[in-house]
Amino acid sequence: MEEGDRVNYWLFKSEPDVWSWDDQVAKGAAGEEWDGVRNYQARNFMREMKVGDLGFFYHSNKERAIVGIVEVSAEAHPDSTTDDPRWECVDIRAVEPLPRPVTLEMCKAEPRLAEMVLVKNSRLSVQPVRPEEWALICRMGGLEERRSAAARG
DNA sequence: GCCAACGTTGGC
DNA sequence: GCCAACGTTGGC
Repeated sequence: MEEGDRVNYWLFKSEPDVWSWDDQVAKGAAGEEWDGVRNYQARNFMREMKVGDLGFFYHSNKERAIVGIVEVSAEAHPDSTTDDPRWECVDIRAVEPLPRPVTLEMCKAEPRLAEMVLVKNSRLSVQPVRPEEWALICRMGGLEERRSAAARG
């Protein structure tokens, strides 16, 4: 990745009963389509993603926690689960789990995360994460801030 | 299991 | 193009 070609950060929500972190890990380095999104805002964010962008993997519903880090492995392409040409998705692959999951409760209790989309708009399933939010949550989860494999060179 | 928040649909 | 009705998501 070229100097100045900034890595962007995202968050992907999933109901663990439907598609869990373990399911994602099982797909290995090839990754898997983040399909099934039927929301324009979420789709538009996926269209902005580039290979090497990083994301948090969030378990919604019962668990309500960020559990791992993923990397975009393919840019937006038609969603194979529908013939409707409006819907596109990226592919993502698991990078590593968070040593300590960061719960929604922890995010809500942290003033520096008050503006986070996860905190402010609970309905959006694919969302951007600010670099400072990314770094903070990585630390809260017991990780040094991650850079993409491409950015490390 | 309830319901608030939000997005989408469709009648006008 | 407005907005009421409806469906869905996801926190609680």
